[in-house]
Amino acid sequence: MNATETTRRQRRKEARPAELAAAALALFVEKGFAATRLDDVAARAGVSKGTLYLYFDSKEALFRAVIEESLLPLIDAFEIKVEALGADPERLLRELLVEWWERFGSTPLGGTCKLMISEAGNFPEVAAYFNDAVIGRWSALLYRVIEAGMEQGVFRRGNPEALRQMVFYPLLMRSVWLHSMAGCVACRAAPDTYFDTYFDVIFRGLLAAPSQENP
Amino acid sequence: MNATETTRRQRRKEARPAELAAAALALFVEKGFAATRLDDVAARAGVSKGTLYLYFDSKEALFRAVIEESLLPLIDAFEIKVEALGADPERLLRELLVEWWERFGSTPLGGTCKLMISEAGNFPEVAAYFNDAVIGRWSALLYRVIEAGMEQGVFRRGNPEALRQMVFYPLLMRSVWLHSMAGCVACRAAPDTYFDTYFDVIFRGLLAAPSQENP
Amino acid sequence: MNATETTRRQRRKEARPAELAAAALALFVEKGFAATRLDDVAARAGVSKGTLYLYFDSKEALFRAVIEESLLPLIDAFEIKVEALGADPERLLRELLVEWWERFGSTPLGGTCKLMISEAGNFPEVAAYFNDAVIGRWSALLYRVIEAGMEQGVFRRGNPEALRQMVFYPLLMRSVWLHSMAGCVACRAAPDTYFDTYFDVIFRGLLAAPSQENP
Amino acid sequence: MNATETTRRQRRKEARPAELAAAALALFVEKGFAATRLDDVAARAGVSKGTLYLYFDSKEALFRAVIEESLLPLIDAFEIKVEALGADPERLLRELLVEWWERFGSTPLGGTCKLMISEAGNFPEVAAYFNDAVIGRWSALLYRVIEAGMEQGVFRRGNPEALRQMVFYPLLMRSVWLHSMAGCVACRAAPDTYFDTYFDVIFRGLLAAPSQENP
DNA sequence: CATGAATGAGAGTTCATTCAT
DNA sequence: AATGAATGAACTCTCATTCAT
Repeated sequence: MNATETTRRQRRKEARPAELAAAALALFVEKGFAATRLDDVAARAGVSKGTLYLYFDSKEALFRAVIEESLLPLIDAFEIKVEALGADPERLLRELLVEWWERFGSTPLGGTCKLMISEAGNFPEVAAYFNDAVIGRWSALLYRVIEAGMEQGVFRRGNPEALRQMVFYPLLMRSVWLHSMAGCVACRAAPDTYFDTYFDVIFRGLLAAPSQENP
Repeated sequence: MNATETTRRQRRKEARPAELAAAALALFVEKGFAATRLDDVAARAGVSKGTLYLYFDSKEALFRAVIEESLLPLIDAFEIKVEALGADPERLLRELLVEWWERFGSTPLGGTCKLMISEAGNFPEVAAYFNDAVIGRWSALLYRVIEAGMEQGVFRRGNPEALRQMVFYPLLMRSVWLHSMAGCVACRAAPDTYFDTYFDVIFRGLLAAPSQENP
Repeated sequence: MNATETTRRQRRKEARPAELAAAALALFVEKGFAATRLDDVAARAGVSKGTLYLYFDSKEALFRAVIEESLLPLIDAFEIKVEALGADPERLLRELLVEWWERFGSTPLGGTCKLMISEAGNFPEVAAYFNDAVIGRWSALLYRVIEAGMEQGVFRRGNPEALRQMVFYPLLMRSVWLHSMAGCVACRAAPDTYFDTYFDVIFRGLLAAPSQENP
Repeated sequence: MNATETTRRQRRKEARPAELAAAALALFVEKGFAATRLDDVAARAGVSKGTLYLYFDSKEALFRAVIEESLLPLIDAFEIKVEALGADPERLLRELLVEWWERFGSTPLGGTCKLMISEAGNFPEVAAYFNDAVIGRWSALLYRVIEAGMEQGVFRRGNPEALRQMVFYPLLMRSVWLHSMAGCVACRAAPDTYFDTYFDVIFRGLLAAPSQENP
């Protein structure tokens, strides 16, 4: 056994939990927690059923890990981004939302939202954690940007929480939809111009009026 | 056997399926299909386990019944309403959305959306049915109103499908949220003024901009 | 309500248990005791399930009744016949066997044998009863005829019990077969000449040899 | 993992299906298919209920396996024997019948006939298979020997199918009886000399007459 | 008498979890 | 570290039995 083999094996070993979690996430999103069999998770990850128990204490622990470990790094990245971008609220908001969609909502990770919505009733503590640690932090980012926009007179005044939902829900719903119905039903295809329309409507609704008064 | 006796028994027998379906809907929404035990459905409906099988062939048949039989009357009502209201697109759209929320999205029936999103992967045919018979028809209504508004020059021009999603998703997501996280987590309370903000943003984004006529 | 109606109804009422038992026998023979549902018995008899319990205490009681009440009259008839026929053992044996086949083995009642063979393990007491009251008495008849034949020098000497089985089993097996495999499988059709061959072989094997010396 | 370990586990795993099938056969014969609980099968085989499902898909699959996999090797052996024995039809027939009794009819495997007779109505396809693959092939053997005997002038002429039944049914019935009533009822003991009488009667009935002409 | 809606104990089946290898 | 045979608790579904009508 030479160094290379050791290394490869080592790398494999360290990557295992993440591989298993990825397999589990995909199946949890597709079928839900209760309807997902650990046999299938193991098969998808290419290991035997027993191996799962070397890395996770139980099916529920696997679920928690899937939720907890996948999302925090992402949020961290977003928070850093907000710090970095600074000034222009409109541009910042636009970039945040686009990035959320491209790096999260439209990717396999985005299934986490659909999963959490489905399983909230069965795992209240996990839901509470998700609500605080993920949703809360992400919402706070949006919230801050919106408030900043208001203060600068760029966004019209209004209840920032309601505005946050108005801004984010069309995107979130789209992601949820993508990870549930769209996978098994040939739905009305969403148009390519969705984002144009989205930002158009949102910003028209959001921006303070003055710019329109004096063309 | 007098009339009263007949009536009492008869009424019970005829009401049973709806009672059972209501109990099942509540639990399916809360826990999901797989995690809901028929014992619990029966207990919630105040009958024994075996009674369920007098009215539904299997757990899956119960699920289908819950989805299929609950929604169509509602859609019918909406379609009739659209015929009746006629003229003003803005007012019609506003009334449709408010009514959707009050008579469906915010009621136990609204849980159907959350349920269907959760279970689409496990019941593709039911999902397809739901997509066609419920979502399709409801979307078509919105679609028609939006198009009518455009033709009359009341709404600005744009991709009507994208606009439909923009208009409906904030409401749908709110309903889904209400039936999942909100039930078990003390979320950031949605403000009372949500609807004001919602319509304000939507219509500002949607309406043709008279003020912009003189650039 | 006139006399006629009373009578008809009366007759119906008295005939009920026999009708129910006949329906039960047919299904017990076809499916076995455990696999027969009382719903089906009731349906076949044209009554509701509850009605069965007006006449029989339980499914097992129905089974006992089917076995016990159907056969004794038949055996009585055979015993009387033997008394009446008297003399010629060969002719008497032949007539007994033909009659057994025609009035029992080939009729629905003959299914009782197949049924009892199938269920002996589950109802030892019923089996014991059947063994004593039905098989025992019937065998005793054959036994007596065979012994009489031996004493008169018409039948060759030998163990009468073994001879009785040799004589009766081909017929009994045929009846059992008829009520099991033959009902669902296109078996090799038994030839029309079965009885000719049967008696031919049996009596050649049974009869004392001298008669064959001068054909 | 050394050879011994592999062997012990391996042997167990390979032997399991046969052990389970043997346990199932015994209980199916005793109680019938429907009245046999898988708990009892598992207990008799010394395993837990779930283990059955590692080897058989369902109770019905277990039933099929019990019927199908147990008998064919036996029939093969008989067919080979017939090829090997060749010449003397009387001796061949006698040996075939004795061997059938000793290696099948009187052993636990012989219960298969009683079982199949009991369950034919519930499993028509299995009955058809049994009729073709087991009964058919076995009957064909007897048939061939009987016809050969006739052609050689050793057996008297007659319908060979009827003769086959006459020859085989006393033995088959005895086996069926042994596996049903005899197990739970103290029947009239069959005499030790049954086989003597059996062959005596059969062959006297079967053989061409000449030897009896000069007593 | 007759009905059939309702019951609930019991059987078949699944699957998370364990542990000898 | 990895396996997969074995387990048994828990679930769906059935059906003999009861009883209000």
